[in-house]
Parts: sequence; C-alpha cells; structure tokens
Amino acid sequence: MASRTPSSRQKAAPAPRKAVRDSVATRSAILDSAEKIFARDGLRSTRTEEIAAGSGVTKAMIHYYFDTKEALYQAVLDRVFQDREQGMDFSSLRKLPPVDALHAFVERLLQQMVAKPHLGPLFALENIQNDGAFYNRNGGKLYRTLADILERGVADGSFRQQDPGHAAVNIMGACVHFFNVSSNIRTLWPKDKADSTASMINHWRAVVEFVMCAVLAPPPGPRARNPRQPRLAAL
Amino acid sequence: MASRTPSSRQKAAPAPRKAVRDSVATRSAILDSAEKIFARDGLRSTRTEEIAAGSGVTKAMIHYYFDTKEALYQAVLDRVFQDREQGMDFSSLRKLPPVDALHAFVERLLQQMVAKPHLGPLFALENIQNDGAFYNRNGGKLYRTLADILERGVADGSFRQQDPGHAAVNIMGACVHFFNVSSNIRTLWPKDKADSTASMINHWRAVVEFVMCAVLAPPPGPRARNPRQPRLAAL
DNA sequence: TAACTAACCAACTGATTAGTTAGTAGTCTA
DNA sequence: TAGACTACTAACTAATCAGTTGGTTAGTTA
Repeated sequence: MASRTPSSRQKAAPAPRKAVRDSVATRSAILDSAEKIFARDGLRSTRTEEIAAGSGVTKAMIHYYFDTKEALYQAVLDRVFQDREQGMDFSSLRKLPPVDALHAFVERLLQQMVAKPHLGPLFALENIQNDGAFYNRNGGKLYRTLADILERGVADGSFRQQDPGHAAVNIMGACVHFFNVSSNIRTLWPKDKADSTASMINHWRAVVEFVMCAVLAPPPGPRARNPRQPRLAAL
Repeated sequence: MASRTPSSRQKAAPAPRKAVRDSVATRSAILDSAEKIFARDGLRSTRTEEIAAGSGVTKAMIHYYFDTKEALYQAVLDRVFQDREQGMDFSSLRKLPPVDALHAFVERLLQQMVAKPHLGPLFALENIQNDGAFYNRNGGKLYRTLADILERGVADGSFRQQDPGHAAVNIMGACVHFFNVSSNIRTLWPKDKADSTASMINHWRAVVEFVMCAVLAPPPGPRARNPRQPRLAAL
C-alpha cells in the first residue's frame, strides 16, 4: 500500500490493457474503476481521466457508455447498493425471531462491508457531500429493516426498552465505523493488529458482541448494577 | 434548509460585509467559512472562491493569511480538533473510575459533536479522502484515551471481558454515526423526530444507554440469557 | 470480401480554478 | 499631517477539467 502525501495523490492505476473489444467487459471495467475512485474522492473531486486510466480505456468511453460523470456515479451507487440489498436478504430476516434476526443482520452487514470495501466510504461520502440525493432514490431499506427487527424485539421483551430508530443508528454506527476510519486505525494499532485477517475476525466478533450486549434485555434477577441514566449536562 | 440538487450546488453564502479592517476578525471569518465548506466538500472539491464569498472577503485574502488551500485546511483541522481536545479534558478522565470515566467521555464527546456540527464530517472526510494525513499530525489521542478507560474497566471487572481497541472503535461509531448520516435520517424519520431539539436529547440518552449497556459487565447471578457468540459464517 | 456497424481513441474546446500581481485605501505613528 | 505600513481588491494567468469531435479499427453480415 503506497502512502499518499497531502495534496499530491497517487497517479492512476497501471491501466490493464484490454485484449479484445467487449462492450460488457468494458462497461463493468469502467464501473469497477469508478467505484474505487468515487469511494475515495467523492463525486465532485473525482477526475474522469483517472477513472479512464484505471479501467484501461480513454475518457471518451465514459461518455460513450454513461453520458455524464453524474450518471456514472449514479450507476456505481445503484450497483453497489443493489448488491448489498441482495446480500442482506431482508425478507428472510423478517421471518426470524428478533434476536436471531438482529444477529443475522449484523453478520450479513459485516460480511458485505468486508466483501465490498467501497461500501462504507461511498455511503459516507454520499451522505456528507450530496445529502444522500443519489442514494436516497434507492430508499433507506436497511434502516427500516433494522428498526423493524428492534421494534419486534422490544415488543416481545427479548430486547430492553429502547427507541428502535435511535438504536438502529447506533448499531449501524458500530458496524460501519471501523471501515471508515481504517486508515486512522492503521496508525493507532500495532501493525499486526491493524492489518491481519485474524484481526478482522476479532473485530467481527467484537462488533457482534458489542451490539448484542447493547440491545438485549438484561437477564432476570437482582438488578445489581444499574446502567446509569445519562446526565444531559449541557445542550 | 435549502435542498441541493445533484451536480449544481448552492451559491455562496450571503457574504456578511465587514465594517472595519480587523486582521484577527478577518482571519477567523475565513476559518469559519472554510470549516463549514471543507466539512461538506472535503479538501479537494472545496472552492476557495466559495470560502471567500462566505467570509465576505476576496479570494486573495485566503492566500494573504493562509498561503495555500492545503495550509488553510490544516489550520481548520488544527483549530477544530484542538477545541475538541480542550472540551474533552482528557486528564480529568484519567482520575475517574472506569464507569464514570466512560460515561463522562461519551457525554463530553456528544456535547462536542452537538456544539461543533462540522466535527463529524471533517473527521470522516479527512479519513476517507486524505488517509488522515492532515489529522494524524495531531495524533489520535481520543482513541487512546477511550481505550485506556476501557482497559482499566476490564481490569477491575466493571466492564465485561473485551478488547479495548475494538470496543473503542465501536463506541466511537455509535457516538459519531448519527451526525454523519443526519441528512439521510431526515428522509427516514418523521419530520418532528428528525429535526427537533427534543429528539437530539432523546438521541443523546439513547447513545449513552447503548454504550453503557454494551460494555458494562453483566450483573452477578444466574446467566439467564447468554449473549450468543458470533457465528463468523463467511470471511 | 465488401459494406456496415459497434467499439474505441487522440486531440481539441470552453469553462473553471488555485494562485498572482499591481495597485488602492484605511490606520497608525512621528 | 506626511510617511509608512497593514488590510484589502479587481483583474489577470497558467493549469486543470468535463465533455466533444472527427476520425480509425475490429468484428459481423450480406
């Protein structure tokens, strides 16, 4: 992993030359390259020239296949979020009891994040820079599904009393944050902890435990330690 | 709040005209405007012209006071993160017992996020787009402090067994995520829930409860409901 | 194999942008 | 109140960028 210095970013990828003419392959090569670069630079500061270089074709092909940069960006988001939705398989979650459903939700989400490392940054950038204008056309099915699971769990007593909407945001944050700050983590943690696959498995475990502990109802019995109320000191 | 349409963003702010010559006031007006715009657009896609317009001076003043765009960006990060560090008062946290320290940490962090709405986006963009190259010069004291608190709590048994490094990331995610996806939340939640101050208080409470439940040791007694281990299905 | 078409590219264009320059106008001091 | 210095601006410049144009080349079909 070559390090980038401020204000002078990496030159374009090695440009894998194409052997034959293949519109389907070219289209998806452009999408792949665009996904990678949009996930780092966001819509506005991504250079179409760099996308072209990364996919082994000229800039003109971007306009040939996708018309404008914005349309390409929309196509990238559509593909990546549609893939995630398929991987999550929301309908099967609705059939599980709340605890199992939440468990499966978190595991599947983490699986998606690991398999598709651009998901996190793309989502974060889209929200911050474009107010979700491109993403929200797809709707926020993810949050609604998670909130539904939480609502069911609170209703049947398997989860502690809590607001499903707020809890959904907190859970998503715990799941996603690692992937957004991974570069920062690499400077904070020892090398072996930050980079290895074993560490990814440990993080996976840590997130699942964290989330389940956070929402599950406390076991019956003497309430020995009261999870103290917030003070709300200043607001 | 005017909505932005894709690819055509808002025109510059109303440009508050300056009355007198005041280098200190001008400097901080530029910093204020830059902070706001960098927090939405990131370093590269921020336009210096827009910063100038937003601070009521000409573009040349940016170079007069800060030399380059990168230097201004660095100055913005330095100011905002130094303010946060002061507001967190790390040294006092080290003197508190773990449970109180964590409680105070989360409350102070949320307080900072509410008071400085650009903190979240600035931090997220810096990590995603610049690999933390500008931020990391300040060091990641926040994570180290939080991890220290967690380590102490695990050692003295007030927190459940867990890896402090991973838990710190999860806690930060739960605290921060709300502020990164607020635009998305506005489309998911009913208007009154997403925008009101009351909702901010509710979210505050929800985060504190969520985090404390996630890390506190379970009360002694019969372990009625085992917070199931992760399956680690696919990796 | 000649005509046709889809895939592709090098070179260009007009608009935008970070940074510069040369000069103006307040303010402070001797 | 004259001279000097600091704060400030309008207009410019060189570089960069999204998108276009006018082709060429590789497959496909009649």
